[in-house]
Amino acid sequence: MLVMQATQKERRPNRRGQGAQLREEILAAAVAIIDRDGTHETLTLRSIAREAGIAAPSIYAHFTDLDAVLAAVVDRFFDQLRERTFVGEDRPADPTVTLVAGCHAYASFATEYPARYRTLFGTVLLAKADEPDPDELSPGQEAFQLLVDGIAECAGEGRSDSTDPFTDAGYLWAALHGTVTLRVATPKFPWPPLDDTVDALVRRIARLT
Amino acid sequence: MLVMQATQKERRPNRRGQGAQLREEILAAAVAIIDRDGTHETLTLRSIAREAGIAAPSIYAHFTDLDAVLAAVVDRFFDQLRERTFVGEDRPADPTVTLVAGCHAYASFATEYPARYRTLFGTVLLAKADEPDPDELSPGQEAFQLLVDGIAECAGEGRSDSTDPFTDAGYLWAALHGTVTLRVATPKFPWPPLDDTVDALVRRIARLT
DNA sequence: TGTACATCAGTGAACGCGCGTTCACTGATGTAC
DNA sequence: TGTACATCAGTGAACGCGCGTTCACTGATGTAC
Repeated sequence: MLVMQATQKERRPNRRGQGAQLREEILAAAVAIIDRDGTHETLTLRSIAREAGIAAPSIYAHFTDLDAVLAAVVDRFFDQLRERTFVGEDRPADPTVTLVAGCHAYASFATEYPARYRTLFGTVLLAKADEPDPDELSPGQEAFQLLVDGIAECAGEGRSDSTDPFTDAGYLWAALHGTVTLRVATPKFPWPPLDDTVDALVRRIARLT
Repeated sequence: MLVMQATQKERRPNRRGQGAQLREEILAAAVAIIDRDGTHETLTLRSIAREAGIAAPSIYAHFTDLDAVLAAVVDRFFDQLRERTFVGEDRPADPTVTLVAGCHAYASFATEYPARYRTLFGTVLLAKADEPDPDELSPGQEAFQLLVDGIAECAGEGRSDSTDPFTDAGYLWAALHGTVTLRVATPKFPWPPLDDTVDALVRRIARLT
């Protein structure tokens, strides 16, 4: 009979006034589990507590329940995605380069962190009853606006034949989403290189010239 | 205190020799739960038994475990998808019509039965240890071959500029997959009509002329 | 400088629940004689 | 035609498990006097 040994190094309580630090450790533990499991669906309060090296009830001092932890994790993932796809002040002169680069950045985030991407867009998380924003759009639509603006700018400079940047951006978003998720779901399929796929999709769907 | 009343109509055991009928009822119960919950992830042996009006251990006479039930359900869903997208003998003269119709059929199955589609392609189900087919391709790739052939035929008749039907079919499959899954995941987003989206994607990605 | 005490950070034990799985069983039905 | 019995289809009780959640608690640390 093998006995599981808790080789956890003994955790000391935080200093007085520093109790809020545990909140951070809880979130980091949740992220670690999501990345390791490849999904957020197996996350439990007890698994988070084990990962963080604390007792399960300690989580209640910082989050009301598992959904609250998950909501904070989702916020964090959206920040990371935003950071990836953000285009700074000194953007290239060619708007097609900016657009294509943004699509590659989006796809690379989803490919490097498939579980995080899945947490954001894999299921309808928003259906909780206490949803406070009836018409506020998802934070992911900030990234979407980058697509719309990118296509519109290309069209404005004659680099795209798009006559409806918003609609074409929707098509493109869906196509990129499908590319990164279907690759994960069907790992045996002989997919062509991701970069080639993203290039082809953005050029054809955004009708670049 | 409200007490749950089991209003189940009393189920009689099947006749002698008809025991195999329960297998069918178990599968039907599993499908009903998947459709109702919108996912297969919440499926349990006990929930199936409740839905079917039997005791949980009765399932073991027909399936070794929950994964075996799920595998049978997946087979069934693949059959349904195949039936939807199958093109009969009397196909239209115009190959672009056939190709576009196949894409619409695929998207309509996924839209009408989002949970079933999700069960097929939403997660990597194939990672079970006892996988008997090391190189056999997924049944979904039968449908994929229809895409490849469709694009190739269009290209052969000068109706498509595709120079690599296999690769373009991969792009198109991913784009269709993304369209149907992202719509479900972001129900608040103002998506354009599904038919328009499918039309635009197949025409642009398969480079129809 | 010493000491009593409030407060903070976190724990251990316990609960009820639904789960998968096992086991011995029950009751109806067909069959041999 | 009757009856003993094998077999089939399915059940009820029980188990150990991990879960969320509650509760009273502990032990260290800072502060008032």
